[in-house]
Amino acid sequence: MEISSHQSHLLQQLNEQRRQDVFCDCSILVEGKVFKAHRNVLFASSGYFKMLLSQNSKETSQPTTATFQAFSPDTFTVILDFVYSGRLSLTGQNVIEVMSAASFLQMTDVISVCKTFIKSSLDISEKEKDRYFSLSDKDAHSNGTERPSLYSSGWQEGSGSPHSHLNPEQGAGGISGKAWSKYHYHPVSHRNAQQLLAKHEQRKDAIKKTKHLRLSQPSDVGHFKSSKREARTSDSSDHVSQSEEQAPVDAEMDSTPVGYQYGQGPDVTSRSFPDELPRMRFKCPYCTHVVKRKADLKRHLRCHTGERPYPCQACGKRFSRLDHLSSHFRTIHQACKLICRKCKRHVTDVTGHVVQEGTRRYRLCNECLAEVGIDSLPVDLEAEQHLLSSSDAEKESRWRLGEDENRSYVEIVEDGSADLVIQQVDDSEEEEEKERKPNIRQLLPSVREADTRWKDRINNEDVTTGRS
DNA sequence: CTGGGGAAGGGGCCC
DNA sequence: GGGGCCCCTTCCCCA
Repeated sequence: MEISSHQSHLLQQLNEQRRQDVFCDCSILVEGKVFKAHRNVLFASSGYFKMLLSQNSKETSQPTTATFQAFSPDTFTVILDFVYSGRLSLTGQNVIEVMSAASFLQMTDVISVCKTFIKSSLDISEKEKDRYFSLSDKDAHSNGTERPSLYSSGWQEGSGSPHSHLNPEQGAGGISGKAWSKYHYHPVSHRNAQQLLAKHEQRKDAIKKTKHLRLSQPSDVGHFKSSKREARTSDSSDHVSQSEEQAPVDAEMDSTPVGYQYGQGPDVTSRSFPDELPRMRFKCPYCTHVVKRKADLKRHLRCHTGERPYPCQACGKRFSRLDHLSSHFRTIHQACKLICRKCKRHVTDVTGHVVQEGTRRYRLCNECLAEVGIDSLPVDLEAEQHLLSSSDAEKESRWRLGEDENRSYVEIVEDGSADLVIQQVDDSEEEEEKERKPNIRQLLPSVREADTRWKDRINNEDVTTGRS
C-alpha cells in the first residue's frame, strides 16, 4: 500500500529543516551569502554535489562547505528551492542564469525544464510576432524600445503544475503544449532582454573564472564559453540595435534573447532587408549568431545546450561534434602524430614506437625510449592495424569511436541535457579526471601524484642517465 | 611572469 | 543533413 503524500510530506519536512537550519551539514557560499542544506539532499539532486560529496565522503564528521561565484545568490535560491520543493520558479529574466547554474551543478532535469521554457517562449514570441506584424507600422514605430512582441515568458509553477523531479521527457511534455496554458506570461522590455543577455555573458565569464573554488567547474560548463566571434557579433548587433532604434524589426532580431528561427526556417528579417542579408538565414535562439544553413544552426545550438553526443570510447570524454571526437581520438589515443613526444623529432615506425600510458598513446623515438627505460608497454600498432583496413582503421580500432554507444545515447537523450550526468567509469586516466571530477586534483593529492608520476620518472631517468 | 605548444572547440564550407 | 576538413581562437600546461 502506497501513501502518495509521503514523498511530498518528506520533502516538506526536509525543506522545513533547511529553513530552520536543523541537521544541516552543508554550507554553500554564493557571492558572500551562506545557504544551509543537507548533504543527502544535495547529493541526490546534483551531479556536481554528488561528485563533491563523494570525494568528501570519508570526512562525514566534518561539515561540508562549497563556494560559488559562478552564479548569483538569487539564482541559487531558485535552484535550492527547487531541490527542496520540486518547484522551479522560472522567469524570462532568470531562465538563462538558472540554466547556466543548473549546467554547472549538473542538474539535468532543471536544464531540461529551462530549455523547454525557452523553446516554449519561442512559440509565444512567434504568436506575438504575428500579432505584432498584423498591427500597423505606426503602432510599431511609436513604441520605441518597448516592443510588445518582445515577450519572454515568465513562468511560476503552480500547485498543480508539472513536477520537476521527473525525467526530461516528462518535463518537456508536461510543460509544452496544453500544459503551457497553465503558466502566465509577462512582457519583457527590450532593455530587459538585453540585460538578460548581458547578464548571461557576465555569468559565462564568471563561470570561466571559478577555479578558485574548492571545486573547479565541471567541464560541461564549457559549453557556455563564448567565442570572440560570437562576442563580436553580439557587440555589432548591439550597436545596430542602438543606432538603428527606429528599425523595429532589425532591433527586435538583435535584442531578442530567444529568436524566432529555432528550426522554423528563414529569418523574417531577410524579408525586410533583402539586400543586406542572404535569403536564407537561421538565427540562434540563444544568441545573436546567424548561420546560413539549418544544419549549422543545429550544430551551433550544441554549444548552448551543452549536448555532447559523441563519447570517446577510450577515455569517456564527450564531444559536441564528431570531427572533434575524431581529431581527439587520432591525436590522443592513436598517436597519429609522427613526432617524438620527448625530443619532438620526426619519427617513423622504424625510428620510434608508440607508447601507451593509460588510454593515451604517443610516440617516442628509439633513443628517448631507451633513455626513459620505459616500463610502459610499447604498443604494437602495426599488429593492431594489420587487422584493419587502412580507411577504417580508426573506427575499427581497439577503441572504437563510439558508434554504438553514441547511437544509444542519442536515443536516450533526445534533449541532450543528460550529457551532464557523471558517468561511472573506472578508467582513471587523467583527462577523464579533468572532465568528470574537476576538483579531484585538489581533493585527492594521490591523483596529482599519479598525474606527475610519469613525468617524475622521466626526469629521474634523465638524471640517472646523465642527460638533461 | 611569460611565451610557446598542445588540445579543445567553434565557424565556414565542401562533398 | 551528415561527415569531414580547414582555419581560427581560447585555454591550459610547462619550461
